[in-house]
Amino acid sequence: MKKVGEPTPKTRLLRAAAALLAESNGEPVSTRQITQAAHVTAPTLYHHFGDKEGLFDAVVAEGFSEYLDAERNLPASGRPVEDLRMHWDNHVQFGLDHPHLYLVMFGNIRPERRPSMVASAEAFLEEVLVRAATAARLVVTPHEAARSILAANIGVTLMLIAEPAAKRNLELSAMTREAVISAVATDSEADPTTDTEGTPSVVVAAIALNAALQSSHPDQLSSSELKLFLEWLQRISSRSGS
Amino acid sequence: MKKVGEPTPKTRLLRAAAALLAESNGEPVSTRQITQAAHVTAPTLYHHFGDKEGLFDAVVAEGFSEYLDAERNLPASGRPVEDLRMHWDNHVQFGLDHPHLYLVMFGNIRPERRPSMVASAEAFLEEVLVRAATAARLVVTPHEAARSILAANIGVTLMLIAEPAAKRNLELSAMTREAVISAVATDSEADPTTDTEGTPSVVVAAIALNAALQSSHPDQLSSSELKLFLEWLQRISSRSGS
DNA sequence: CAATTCATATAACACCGCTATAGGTGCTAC
DNA sequence: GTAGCACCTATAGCGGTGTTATATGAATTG
Repeated sequence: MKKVGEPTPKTRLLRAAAALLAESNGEPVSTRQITQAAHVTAPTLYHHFGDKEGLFDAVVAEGFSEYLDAERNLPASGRPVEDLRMHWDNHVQFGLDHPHLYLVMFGNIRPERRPSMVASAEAFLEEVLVRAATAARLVVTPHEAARSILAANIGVTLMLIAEPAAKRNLELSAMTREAVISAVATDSEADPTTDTEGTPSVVVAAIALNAALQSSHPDQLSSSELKLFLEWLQRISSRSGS
Repeated sequence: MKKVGEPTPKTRLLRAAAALLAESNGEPVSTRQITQAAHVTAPTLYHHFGDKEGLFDAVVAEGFSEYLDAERNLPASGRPVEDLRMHWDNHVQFGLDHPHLYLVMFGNIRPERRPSMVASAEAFLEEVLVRAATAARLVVTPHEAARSILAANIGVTLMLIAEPAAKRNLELSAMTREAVISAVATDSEADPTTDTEGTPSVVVAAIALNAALQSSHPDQLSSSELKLFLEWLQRISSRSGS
């Protein structure tokens, strides 16, 4: 009756569910939509997955293992702190690539039925941090550090997902990343005043001076001089704009 | 037929919805439960709120305004950075006090239909940060700082909600809070650089920028511009002559 | 007192997740 | 070959959900 070249109904269900979840903009996806898209009737869904939640758990598990595989295959550079940055960015990117999947994974957490993958992500992050710890770069226990970083990472990703793609400002991610990492690990590799990729201290100092000048205008410069001075200051402060 | 001492059906619906949402452990609450608990039939719900989502929006808005009121009524100590800490902790506490409400507010965010209260929270945080900025404690723009802090704050709160109340470790909150705040504002307690009236440390900021420029020359200014810029900076730094 | 507007109720629709039951399929055993 | 036997799928339907067309009552207004 049916062509046998097609994949098994189980995988068809999985793919249909994943596709519909990705397309349908956050609105719930019905089992009838899924079964219809998979050319299958309801009982086969419940035979294979027992539950609607079971199906979505499977979808999420698949997407999550894809994410974890990508994480594990990232090249482990010699510098653990640099690895930390890389994994942070990878996490954010995964969230932006699969927003609805991500929301199911990390957004809809219910207290008692906590998704196991969050724990997995935490464990993996902890691995990376253990490496940082053995390199004597860590300032707190890897467990605490992992939780703190992951919490901030999730928060940033959720916030980025929540706003329209056009207005997304990845600066938020980089900034928070540097904040959390620097509080947890000493990035003693480079001199802080030279170029770390985050926010060089020139920019920091310029912004501070800019803010200071808002409430107190120095009398050492004429108004025309001050105008030009502020303009240059602004230029220095907004290095990120490029 | 009914006692009239009771509040109007509209508020009864609101209270019933809020109560059921707080009790029912994350599972969805049906309109029938709500209307039955409010001793009301379905059409009155839709007459007053138009939608189930409209009802929950109202519930959320009420809870949120309660939260915002609490925030605004927090005493504004003289030290803006300390205020920042206080508001962070208050945010976390609100999430732990009303976990399901909080999840509806910040967890289930859908990209297109972003809850307005998130924006409100951001705006309020920005207010606090503007105060910190005028006190020259800020190192980035208040807007960016507010987004970064709020993102981390939400992430931490979600993570704390997601785990059993017994195992909750508020250290995670404090640690991440300090990380994000210290990355965004300088917490100089003694504050020897500001005058009593609040004129911030123009001189110190200028000196800092001057020092930073010694090791890293920005490419936003031409060499001739930079020469003049440094000269002016020098002049500002040596205010003593006035 | 009549008319209009607001607020609530009756009854029903279309859809949802889910399942009791039954019917096919392919396999091994005789 | 065919009987038995797991396995997988389909038919049809149950109870529950969000929602609404329609109607009724209460209150306000002319």
